[in-house]
Amino acid sequence: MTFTFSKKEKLKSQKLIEHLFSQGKTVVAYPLRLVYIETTFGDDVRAKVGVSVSKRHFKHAVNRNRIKRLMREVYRLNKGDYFNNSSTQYALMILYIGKDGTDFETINSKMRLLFDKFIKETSLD
RNA sequence: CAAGUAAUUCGCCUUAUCGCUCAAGUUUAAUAUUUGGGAGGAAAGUCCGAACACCAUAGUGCAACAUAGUGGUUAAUGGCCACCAGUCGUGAGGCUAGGAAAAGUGCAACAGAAAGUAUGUACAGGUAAUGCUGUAGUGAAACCAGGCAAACUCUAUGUGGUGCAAUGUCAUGUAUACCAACGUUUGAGGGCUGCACGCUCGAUUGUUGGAGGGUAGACAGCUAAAAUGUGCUGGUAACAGUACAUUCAGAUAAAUGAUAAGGGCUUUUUCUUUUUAGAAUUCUUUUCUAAAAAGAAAAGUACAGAAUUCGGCUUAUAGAUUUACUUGCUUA
Repeated sequence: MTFTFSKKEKLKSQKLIEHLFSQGKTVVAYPLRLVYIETTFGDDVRAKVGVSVSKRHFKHAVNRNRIKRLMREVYRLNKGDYFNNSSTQYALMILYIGKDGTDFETINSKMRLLFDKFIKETSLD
C-alpha cells in the first residue's frame, strides 16, 4: 500500500532545505549520510525526502542520475518499515558521499542500516 | 578472396511485479481511477551562426576581435557544395595555417668565417696601401638579391551588449517611501513589570486602511516548427520548389526507473561431437596435427541523460549494417 513515492513526499522547498542543512542532525552509514530535522508540513505525509550526489565525485550526469534513482527506489521500498508508526513529521536529505559506483544491493543494505541508526537516535530524544 | 578509401543506416529485445511524470476523461474533503504520451546520435563540449527577449544606440575615426583562392548555397555562419592551385598517397581519395615580403620592424635549425653593424682561409688578379676584385668551399638562399606573415605588421571585409536564472503577470509574510482617517504636548505610544503606582524615553510619532515595491511561491515564456518522412521536378552538388502523410518529452533538489526471469548479438578461452585433409601405425582400427560446422560453459553488450528553440562544428562510442570505388591475387 505504501510503496508509492509521489511529488508530495519529495523535499522541494528551498527554504526548508536551507533550514535543514543549517539546523539538522546527521547520521552516517558509509557511503550514505542522512540529514534530518523535525518539522511540520501542511500535507498529511510523514516525511519529505530529497537525495543528492556530489558533482565532484561523479562528473557525468548519467552516473549521478543512476545513483539518485537507486536511492529513491530503495527509500520507496523500505519507508513503510520505519515511518508508518511515526507521529512526528521529518524533513530528510540523503547524501551519497562515496566516490565509486554502486549497485542496488549495497544501497539497500546500507540504507536499512542508516534508518536503524536514525530510529535509535530519534527515540532517545 | 585479401587489404584499403569514401559514405549510409542502426546501436539490444520480450514478459511479470513494484513505481515516476505529463495530457485528457470520470470522481472526491484530501483523492482515486481509466486511456494515451514520455531521451540521443551525439541529448555532451558550449566552439560558431540565427530566432526570440530586454538594455544601449546622431555621425565618423581609433582600438580590440574574427575572417582571408574563385564562384555558389542558406534565415545566417568562420558551416556546407563545386571548381582552381599546392601538397601527400601506386590508386580510390586525404589535407591546406591558399591576400600582401618593392611600407617598415623582426626571425632563420643544420652546415658555414659570416644569414647583414659581416667579409675568415686558400688560389688568382690588382693597388702606393687596404676584402679592392674574382674563383673555390657551406647552404634552399651569400648583397642593387631571396625565404618566413602557424612573427609583429599592412590590406580588404565584418562585428553594440546581456542571455529563458532573458522577459512579463499574480502575489503570502516581513520591513516601509508616500496618501487618507482616527488618536495625540491637557502626554498617543515604547522600555522596566504578572498588574497598578512609579521611573524613564518620547513627536524624526501610534493604530487602521489604501498604495508602492516584489522576497518565498505560482503562472506565462514552453514546445506545430527555417518540423519530420516519402515521392516528383530543377541543379554537377550544397540546396531549392512542390504533392501527400504524420504530430513526436516538457521535468524544475529536476520524471522517463528498479527487481526478477528468458532471449538476441559479439569475442576469446576451455570442453564435447561431426566432417574433410595430411602424417604415423599392428593397415578393420587406433593416435596426432590443421581447417570448418554444431553444441555447452565463462566473459562482454559501448559512449552517454533533454532543461527556450533551431542550423552547423568538435569530441566520445562495444558492436552490427549496406552501397560505391581502388589496389593486389585467382578463375573464365
